[in-house]
Amino acid sequence: MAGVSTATVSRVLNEPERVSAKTRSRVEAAVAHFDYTPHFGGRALASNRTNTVGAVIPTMENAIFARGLQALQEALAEDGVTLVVATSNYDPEREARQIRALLGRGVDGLVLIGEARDPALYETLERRGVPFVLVWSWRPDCPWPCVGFDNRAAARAMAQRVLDLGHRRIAMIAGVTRGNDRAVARVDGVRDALAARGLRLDETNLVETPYHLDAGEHAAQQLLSATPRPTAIVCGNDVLAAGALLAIRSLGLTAPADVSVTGFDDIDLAYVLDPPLTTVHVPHRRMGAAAARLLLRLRAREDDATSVVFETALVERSSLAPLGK
Amino acid sequence: MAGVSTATVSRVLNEPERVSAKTRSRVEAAVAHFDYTPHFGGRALASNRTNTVGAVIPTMENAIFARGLQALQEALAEDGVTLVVATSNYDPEREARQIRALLGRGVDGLVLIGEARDPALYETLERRGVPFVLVWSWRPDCPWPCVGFDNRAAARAMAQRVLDLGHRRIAMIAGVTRGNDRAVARVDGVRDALAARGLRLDETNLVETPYHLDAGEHAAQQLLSATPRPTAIVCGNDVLAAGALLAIRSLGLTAPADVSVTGFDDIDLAYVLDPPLTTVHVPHRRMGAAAARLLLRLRAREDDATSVVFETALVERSSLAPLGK
DNA sequence: GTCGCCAAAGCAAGCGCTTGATTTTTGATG
DNA sequence: CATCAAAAATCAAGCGCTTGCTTTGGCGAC
Repeated sequence: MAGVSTATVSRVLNEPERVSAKTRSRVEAAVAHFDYTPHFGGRALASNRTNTVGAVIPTMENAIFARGLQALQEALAEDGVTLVVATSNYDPEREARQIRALLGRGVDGLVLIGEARDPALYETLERRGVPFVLVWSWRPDCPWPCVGFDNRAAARAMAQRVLDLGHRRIAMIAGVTRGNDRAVARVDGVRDALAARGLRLDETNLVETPYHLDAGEHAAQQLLSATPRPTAIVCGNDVLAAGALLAIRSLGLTAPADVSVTGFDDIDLAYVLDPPLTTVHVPHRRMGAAAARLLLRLRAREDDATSVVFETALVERSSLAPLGK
Repeated sequence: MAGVSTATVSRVLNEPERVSAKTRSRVEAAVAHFDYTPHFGGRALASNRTNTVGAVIPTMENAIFARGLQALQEALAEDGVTLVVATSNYDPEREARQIRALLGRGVDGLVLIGEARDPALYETLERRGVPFVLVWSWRPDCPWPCVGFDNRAAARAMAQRVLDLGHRRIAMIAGVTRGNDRAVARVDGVRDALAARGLRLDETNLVETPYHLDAGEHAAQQLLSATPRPTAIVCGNDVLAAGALLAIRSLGLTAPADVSVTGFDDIDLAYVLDPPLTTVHVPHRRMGAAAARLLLRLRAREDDATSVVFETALVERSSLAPLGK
């Protein structure tokens, strides 16, 4: 319609600077006039790129992933890259299937949560040359590009603080550790701190449970039925902590007077609870954005593409109080 | 590698029943052996289908959309359809851009939130023959296929209940109404109920604000600074209500003794707040799943594809109390 | 006025798959 | 054992775009 070849149209769309201003504007006018949109399949086939990256997260129902994804998506969109999201529901097998499904859709980049997964999957990824970045986890010497924070150190610091306030009967509600290195690291961190004082976590004061409100509530009920009762409950995330608060309330107890509670993540929820949660602040949005930048670099085969680690901060609100106060 | 033509391989992958068992298993073995994955672009080009549907939601950070999407995605996945999500951040222009971007990606179906949008967009959709469904909204005689509930009636019922409990000085914190028919409907519903008692909402007792915690807090502070103070604050959603509770607490007041508060949506948050929120329960997950089913029907050009409306329920917890109690 | 050069446009060969038309194979039947 | 219809497999023509190479044409230098 613009009186030029398809090759020229293609160039107007992809490398406008290679086309003279006159032709370009003619083509652009025609594009606008006919509301032309390039066929996605045709593009993908000819160029062997989809400008799509995939992400597999455990669930969208956890605010931390929702926020992270939002930021990830916004940062990718700036480079014209679309994000496709799949969920694993914390199931490693399902995660593997979702990853393969995304590869089948021709994503040219992948964002994955955490590091724990079948080595065969990593091999597949490398073999296909699909760049990927791991988010939310970070540890010294992680062999893959990752954007995260040291879950273990953060949990250790939290437990340390609980100990410093005089607590000795400390219990923990952890997330399910299978296939979840963050949950594992958080337990390990708490163990580190306790061990330094000669304390330990065993089946009487550690329960592992899905990251749900009611699961947290049940777990807390169980822990609080022990005699003597723990004086502090350290939780694997804020949602579990909210559940614990519910349990405390329903048992006629008060936090933090009777039992202190701590969370992890610092989502909005932590702030509106009563008492507001003492928790570990994690910069979810910034991590999402950083993951996007790293992945784009990797995709462009830039050589300064290296892992980034974020700092976390202990934010003290009132759900944690000194023992006996 | 299996000694057959590509046509046969294609059939094994797409219509296995048309291939003899012997050949089929030979092909499947080769596929497994070489870890073959069909090229997405090639498929999309030749078949002119992508098995992808798009959704444009305001934000993933609101739990209602997160839950709805999760259900939507799971239901689509059962039919081998992938979901691509984009966000508009409650901005109509941005929503339009995102819709066009998704069309450009060749989605063969679209899920949109609410009904309020430029007619030109609906035209584009119809012209391209891309099936779509509107979620979260429903009203009698909506011309498009939708899966939702009657926001106005639900809000009316809530306000009715507040009135029945004796409240007369009622204020409302609404979401931003521009381009958001749900927010509009909720305000209208409250207005309906008030009008029946000769009351009205004006600039002194209605504030419109983004759906954020701190926005809700500020709005409540403003409303509570009026003399005489409202005795009940009806909120456009649970997050705003949580903010209102925060404001009440920070002013040294108590809910519901001094001020009653109501929410809308019934997300987990409503239940963990203190006092727990009286709110409108909306079946977000079921809506998401229903939207998926409707869209799949539309896509298959089945004729029984019709809108579905859900019932909401007023769930009474303790943030709303009779006046003077 | 001619030549040569370079930027701009066009040519044409695929990219990997699907699918209607066509050929080959199979197996039941007389 | 020949015949023939049905079933199974193949053939081959695209789907709409990108891109390396070629052609065209405009312009300055001689």
